[in-house]
Amino acid sequence: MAYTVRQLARLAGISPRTIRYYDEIGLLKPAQVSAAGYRLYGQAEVDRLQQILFYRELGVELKKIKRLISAPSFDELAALREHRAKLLAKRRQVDLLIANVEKTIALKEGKTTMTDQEKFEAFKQKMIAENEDKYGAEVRAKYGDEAVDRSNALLKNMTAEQYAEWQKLGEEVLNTLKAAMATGEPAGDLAQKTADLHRQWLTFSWNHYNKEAHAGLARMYVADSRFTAYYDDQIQPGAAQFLCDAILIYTGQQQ
Amino acid sequence: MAYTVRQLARLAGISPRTIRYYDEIGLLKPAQVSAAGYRLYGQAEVDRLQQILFYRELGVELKKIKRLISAPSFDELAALREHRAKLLAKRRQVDLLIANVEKTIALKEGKTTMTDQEKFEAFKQKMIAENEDKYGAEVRAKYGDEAVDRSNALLKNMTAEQYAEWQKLGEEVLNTLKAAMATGEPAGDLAQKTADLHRQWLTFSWNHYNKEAHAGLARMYVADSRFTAYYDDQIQPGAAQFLCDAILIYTGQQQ
DNA sequence: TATACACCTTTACGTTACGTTAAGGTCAAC
DNA sequence: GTTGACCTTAACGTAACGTAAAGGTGTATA
Repeated sequence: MAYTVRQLARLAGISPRTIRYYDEIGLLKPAQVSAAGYRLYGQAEVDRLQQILFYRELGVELKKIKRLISAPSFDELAALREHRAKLLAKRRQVDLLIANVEKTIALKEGKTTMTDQEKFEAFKQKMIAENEDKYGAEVRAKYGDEAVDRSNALLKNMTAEQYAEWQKLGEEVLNTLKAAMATGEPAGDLAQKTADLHRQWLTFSWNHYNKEAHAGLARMYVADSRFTAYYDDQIQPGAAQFLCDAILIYTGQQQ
Repeated sequence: MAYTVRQLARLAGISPRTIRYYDEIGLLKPAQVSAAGYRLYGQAEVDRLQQILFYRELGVELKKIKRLISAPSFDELAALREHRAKLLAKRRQVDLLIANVEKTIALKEGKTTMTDQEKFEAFKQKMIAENEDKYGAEVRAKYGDEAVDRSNALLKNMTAEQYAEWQKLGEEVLNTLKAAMATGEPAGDLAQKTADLHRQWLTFSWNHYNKEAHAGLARMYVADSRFTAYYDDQIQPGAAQFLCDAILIYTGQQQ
């Protein structure tokens, strides 16, 4: 069946305006245009729209969606499998929120206590390093207990002031890393300052710091795609690698 | 602990700009302002922000959030319980999407077939009436099998053209209902046309229509809060009641 | 004591993904 | 042959911020 704008919109549960907008930005072009100028969509467009909506559901910007699915290397099946993984992650996130709201209910009923930091924990999609209660076992098995002995207890045992300081340090690491990357020199002052800030940041959650473990974590940043994705996304592609290099130099552990 | 803008932002995992914006629109005002003009937030504001983020997570507009939590009748505990219910619904929605992506994967692997309407089914947050595969048992127990014998099979057995026609009718019901409500007369021409369109729409999924069942469904629209919420939200408050009245007159079943 | 430097402020314009008229052409149906 | 539901482009409006710009604040350090 060939769909007009409104028919396609109804099929997908979106507005006609959205369909036209997607044409305007070149995200979804009609299969053909009738003599009267009517947009007409076919099977390929229906499937493409479904892909688009999966990406949109997962919060991807339209510009990025366009880049992704227009790439000649775009693999529909692989994309669907990634959607699946992302949706599973999203469900875990919703589960966290449910746990959080339940704990907050208990708090309001006077049945428990909650620190300020706990109240917002589930809203943040955190870096894996701060999520070890969920990934801990996995990471532990891979990299040993040494580097992963911090956990949820951290949130409960830190005072609000300590937590604020910790968060601030985390932000500074990112800011300094960004500036350092602009220089392009992992051995430069800024990059070494980044590594030092990173050490200070770690010290909050590690009960004993040593250079070997620090360097080990740095290597993990490039080895584990979830870490890499986090830094590359927050800063720019290559950020995880750059940080790793800087830390290896800082700890004198580069071979 | 008293938080500055940036500290509160870090605590909640949002940007300082967002905090200031919430002040600007009167959604979250600081507990006090220092001599130098610095915003300072206390415990009550932290808790209010948590509530705000729960609503935001569920897609509620900031303007509406403000109305809700600023109302003198606002019950924090009741709101939290509603968040819980909505989050559970959201998880069901994500589950639907996961099922959909898995079926689509199977489709691309040539292991199954899928109609166009099935491809987008999970993206729509539908009215309960179209969701009977999930609520069916419940509604069935409450209102009998008579009115609820349509199901998922409908999507698979309708041709794309039939489905398009059905969707169109559904839209027309809403449009006509909107216009009819402006007249305020459930017995008027427009309202009766709405009831007739509603009958046609039903006929697509009911294998045998009769006035009694139609009137019964109309009564359910005001009895079941999920139906009421759907129509009241799509049109305006009172829409479900108005539609019910019109249908009762149309079917001659009003007492 | 000066000077970094990270913070704070307001003002104001930019952005994304559409919603919403407005003004006019198209097409199947009664 | 005229509704009435559709289609078109154009253009302005909106929500929820992001992003400088220009200037004041607070404190740690050289």
